[in-house]
Amino acid sequence: MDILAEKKKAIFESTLELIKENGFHGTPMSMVAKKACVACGTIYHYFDSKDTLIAELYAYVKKQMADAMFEGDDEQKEFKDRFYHLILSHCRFYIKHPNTLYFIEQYINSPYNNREPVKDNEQFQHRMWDFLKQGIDTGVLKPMNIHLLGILIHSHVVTTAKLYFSQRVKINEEDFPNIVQVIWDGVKNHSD
Amino acid sequence: MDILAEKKKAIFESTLELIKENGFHGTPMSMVAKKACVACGTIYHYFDSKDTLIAELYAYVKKQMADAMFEGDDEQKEFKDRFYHLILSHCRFYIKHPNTLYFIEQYINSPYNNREPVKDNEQFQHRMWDFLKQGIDTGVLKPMNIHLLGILIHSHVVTTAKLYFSQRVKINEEDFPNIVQVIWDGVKNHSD
Amino acid sequence: MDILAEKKKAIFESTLELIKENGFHGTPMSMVAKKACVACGTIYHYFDSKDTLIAELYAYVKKQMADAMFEGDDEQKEFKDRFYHLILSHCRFYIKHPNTLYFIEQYINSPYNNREPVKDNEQFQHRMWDFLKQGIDTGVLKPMNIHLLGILIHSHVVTTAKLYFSQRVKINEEDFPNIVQVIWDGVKNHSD
Amino acid sequence: MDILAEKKKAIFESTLELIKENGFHGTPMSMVAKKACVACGTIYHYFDSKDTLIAELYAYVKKQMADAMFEGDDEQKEFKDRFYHLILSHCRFYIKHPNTLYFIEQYINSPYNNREPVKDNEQFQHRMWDFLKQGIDTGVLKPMNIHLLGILIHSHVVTTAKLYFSQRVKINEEDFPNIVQVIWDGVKNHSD
DNA sequence: AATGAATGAGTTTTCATTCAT
DNA sequence: GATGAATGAAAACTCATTCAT
Repeated sequence: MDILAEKKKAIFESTLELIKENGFHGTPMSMVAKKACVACGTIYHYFDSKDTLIAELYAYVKKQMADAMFEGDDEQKEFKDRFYHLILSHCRFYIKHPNTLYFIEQYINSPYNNREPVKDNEQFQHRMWDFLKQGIDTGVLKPMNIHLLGILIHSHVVTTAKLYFSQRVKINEEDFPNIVQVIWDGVKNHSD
Repeated sequence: MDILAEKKKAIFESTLELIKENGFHGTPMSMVAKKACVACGTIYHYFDSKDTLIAELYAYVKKQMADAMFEGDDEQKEFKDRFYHLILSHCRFYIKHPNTLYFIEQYINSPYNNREPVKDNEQFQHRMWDFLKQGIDTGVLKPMNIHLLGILIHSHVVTTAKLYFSQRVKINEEDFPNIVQVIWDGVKNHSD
Repeated sequence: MDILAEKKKAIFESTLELIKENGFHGTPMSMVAKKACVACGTIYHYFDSKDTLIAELYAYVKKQMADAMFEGDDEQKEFKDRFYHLILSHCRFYIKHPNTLYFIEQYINSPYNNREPVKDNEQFQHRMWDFLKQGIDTGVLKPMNIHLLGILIHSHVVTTAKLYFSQRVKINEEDFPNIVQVIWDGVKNHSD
Repeated sequence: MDILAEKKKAIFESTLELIKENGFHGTPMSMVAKKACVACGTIYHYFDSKDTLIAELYAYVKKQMADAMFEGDDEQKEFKDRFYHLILSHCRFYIKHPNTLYFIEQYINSPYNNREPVKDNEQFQHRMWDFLKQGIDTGVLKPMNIHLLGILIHSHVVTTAKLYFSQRVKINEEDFPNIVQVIWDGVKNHSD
């Protein structure tokens, strides 16, 4: 799985880009084939069906995201610093990979999402949950369900990244810390 | 526009429900027709195309949402109370209308979104922006771009409503105030 | 039949124009209705079906053409002069009524033509046949089947009129006598 | 272009025959597919749309016609003999290929004709024009615009071929020379 | 007589998938 | 493994015709 066949990777990347542009249903397999410079039938050597391709692509980008997110995380640092670092890394990942951002958003909100849960690569999430749990246990974060917390934070990140690309509200990377402060103030425990 | 032809309304409601279940492309016009108890061709009497139907449906639900949101808002009350009331109304609207929730989420993240902007009913947004501006001017909220603020808040609401229906994290209406507190603490001005 | 109801005439004229522009199948009944400023159903008061409308329209224009053609014909004149007069009248009729020209040409070459022969208004043709027979009997025209002769002559007229409207070969009314001379030289008896 | 894929040719021939029988709009793609023994989608492998299919079919038959017409033409022969030979070849081509005859006639008189001019294969026409020019230059033909002359002659041929198949006027191949004489007498220069 | 909303069979076209090469 | 022509079910959309008003 680590060393993907060149072809397979080409198919993934083509699909990612085309879906961002045209959506799932504006992206026929023939178009993927052409962009990936393979034959139609070749895609079916690697993937059972279009659904499978998309589900596997989801896992593929999820893994990439996880790898990027915790890079540079330093467990020695203060919690707040680590929090800011993680959030900003996450934002920057989406900004570097808009295809991934839009693909994931479409995927999550489509009926694909509930078809076959594809054994979500939970490693990434577990690491996040551990981090959040530590924040709660040490009294830095509000005492809440960590899954709920994780999702609220992620939603904040996605919204920020989407705004970065939107035409209506123009923000840039310098605005990020202020935006992160919103979620930080939101989740931190103010009682102390 | 207020008194929609019965047929048109039936088409809207059928589409809304079917799209929630099956997505845009899992919802052929023939299926909409059957559910709305009209002939295929009748839909095309009211809408030029499937795209048009969906775009108009978006405007239709947006308006319903706007109407519901500010109901019961009391300008005499304290800002924080009004904030909580608005957020909770918004959450409850989505919870009462899951079809609308999922439709909007799919729509926003689909290529439909950027096709024909359909003169977004901005009235609702303007009222929200005025409210937020007042919060900033009186020093209650962080001094930020109100559009950005509005979107962050809305994203928080949507995430909450989606969690309500999710299988993975089980929350219920009693948890809402805590969740609202996260966004309130996030946007409020802590400098005082 | 002589005094057509206004509505019926409006339907005829609208159909004629639309078919010239868009052809039979680019001209839906709804379009005819709109252009004639009547309701869809109204057309069906006057005509059983689209096929009937078109067949009756064909008879309608055929009659108009016959009426125009022999106008000004003077039986006292010499045969050649009458021939030139008839041909030129015919050409000018088509040039004044291009909608009719193109409608007839489409009709004749379409499968409509052989469906229900609509008791072709043969009066016009009989008068022509009589004229040609007289030409043959007096030795002015080649001794040929008069039906054949009639059709060859008519085809020449139609071709001339179509050329008048074509972009590729630009002719105008001054060229007509020369063109008529071609058919005259063709059908006249050179043996004398 | 010379060696057409078998499938493509089958589609062409099926379309030609069906359109003769039923006209453009009485000939759905599914019917073409069935007659050509291919799947519906296969047609769209070779042609972008029904319009394209028909436009390309027009070019296809035009080329066949051109190839047939000048076969056996002997430049050493006298002009009149060559003229008769060319006209008779043309007539016989249409009589051998009635599908082509009726298809062309429908095409020319339909709105298809003016859509996309499909780079008319003008080679055939140029050869004809050269021939006519020579006739004029040597004083055999009337001094007229050669394009006009060409069209008048072609119209005469088409009319003759259509009569051959008509029920109303019964002619056969023996009548052809007499009919050709009409157009020959029409176009020849009688001044000498 | 006139209307025009409603019908639904029929049309063009698309596209995930297969399979002979 | 790789190809891409071929498949055909299913989709969006059209339009002649009807019928309640």
